[in-house]
Amino acid sequence: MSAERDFRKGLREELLRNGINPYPHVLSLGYVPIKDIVGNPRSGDVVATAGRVAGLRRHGKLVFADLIDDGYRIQISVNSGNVGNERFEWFMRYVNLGDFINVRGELFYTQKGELTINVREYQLIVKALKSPPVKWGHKILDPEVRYRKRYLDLMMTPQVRRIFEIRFNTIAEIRRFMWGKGFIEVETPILQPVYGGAAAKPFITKIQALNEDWYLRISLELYLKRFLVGGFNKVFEIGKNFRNEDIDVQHNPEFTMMEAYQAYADYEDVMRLTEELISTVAEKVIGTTKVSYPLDGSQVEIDLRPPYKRVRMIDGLKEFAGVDVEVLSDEDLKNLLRTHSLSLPGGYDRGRAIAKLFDRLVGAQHLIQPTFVIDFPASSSPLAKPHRLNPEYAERFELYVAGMELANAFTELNDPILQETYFRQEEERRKLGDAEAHPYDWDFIDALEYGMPPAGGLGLGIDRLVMILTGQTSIKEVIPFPMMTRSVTQ
RNA sequence: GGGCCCGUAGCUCAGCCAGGUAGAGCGGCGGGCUUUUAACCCGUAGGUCCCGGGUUCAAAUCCCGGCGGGCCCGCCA
Repeated sequence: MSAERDFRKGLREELLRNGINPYPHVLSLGYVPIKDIVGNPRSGDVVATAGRVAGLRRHGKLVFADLIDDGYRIQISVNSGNVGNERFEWFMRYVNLGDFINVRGELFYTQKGELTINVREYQLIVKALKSPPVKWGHKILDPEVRYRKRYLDLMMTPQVRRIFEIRFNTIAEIRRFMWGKGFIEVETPILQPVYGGAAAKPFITKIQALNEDWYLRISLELYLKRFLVGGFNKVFEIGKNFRNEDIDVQHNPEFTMMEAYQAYADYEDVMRLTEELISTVAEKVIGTTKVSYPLDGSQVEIDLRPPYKRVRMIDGLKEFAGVDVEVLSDEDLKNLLRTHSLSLPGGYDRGRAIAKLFDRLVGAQHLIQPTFVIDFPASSSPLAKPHRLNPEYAERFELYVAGMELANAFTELNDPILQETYFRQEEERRKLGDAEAHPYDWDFIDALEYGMPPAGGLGLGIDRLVMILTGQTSIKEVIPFPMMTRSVTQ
């Protein structure tokens, strides 16, 4: 079917027959990264490097080619006068687009003024059986190919490579920031006998050795809190969470979170930590706190510099949606839910109704600049400590940026009896049909009974933060290998 | 869960409305060319028209069903 692949396979076999290894173990001519060569080029210097052949422009007994190495490009020229006619013809026969070669020669500038390696010696180091999928300098346009074969997307499109450089720099800078604040990075189980820490449907898996059904974690929360019980004061973890829910522009079933817990802190402290973290990381990774983000067809400037606006949930509902829940009866709220075709699985509850209305009427539309939404209804926040001034509310905040929920945080609930009560209420709701109600975690209650210090905790969605920093509106653009239906081809 | 759009050569796409021998550019291969860089010139090969069924003398084209992808809505605090 692919004549080209057959052709190249033939070349590979020909090379092997002639005693030439198309996949040698070492670079016999030496190697300096192209990045270092183009960073400080001196005409006349003899350099050796290697890379993927990204363009071949032949002019009779002379050929120009582009070499790409770790995201950097340099031009080489091979001509029969310098390498000899035999080696020139060998190059033209056996070196194809996409192959890797090792070259040595001196630097010079062409008539057009381009830095170029005048090749004296070369070695084929990888025979590629398939050529690059598109012409060099062009993007792959088919999103399915881009996501399924991300290596091609990375290979062909510098802007895509840049997004992932930002992603992984972001993770590194978060880590650096947290270590700088005295947090210890810990690890907790991904496979758990009871999942918890968020409202979500889990993935179930079978543990053969125990002959039991376990779960993939939906959050990091409950195990990090066990570290606090165990005597660690400041811990954080960066890792994947798994939620068995929809795949869309803001959700991937496996996604990356950073969660942090700090003893003797409350949600006010965590807000300050969060805004400092995000602005510091933005400054380090993209050099600014001002980002441009596409919303409704136009670019909006978002400034991540603190301090961030703070809005109590019920004030936000009043301000942005004209809904004053303090004067509304339960009947009024039920009517509002109906009006907006919202349902509450597990039955009506005033607090969760308020949270739901806020999400629908305020969150996505109105909270573009970084905003802490604070003081959620207690019943919508079963892992948060009740508000010190009014126990109907919880000391909880969510950070919204560009209408997206980026972070979720509490003054952590550490009263084991109240936590147990909340778990029982969640269990009741589960029985009434709320598949996302928190399951009862007996061992976590047991841990709290030994005493967990008062603490503030934070969960930060890394993928969404990277979306903001890179101006991407689909989470698939910031996850290297997003989840797709299993492909049936090949 | 609902809606809209897309699927033709390795890639980007035309052809479909109005059924009649499957096309172009780029890429590949062969030839030419010693300063190009989306090189250029000449030649040439390359197809499960996403899959299955139906209508028809005849289907890439029309109809039905499916698969895959994108976007929007719902749901996911």
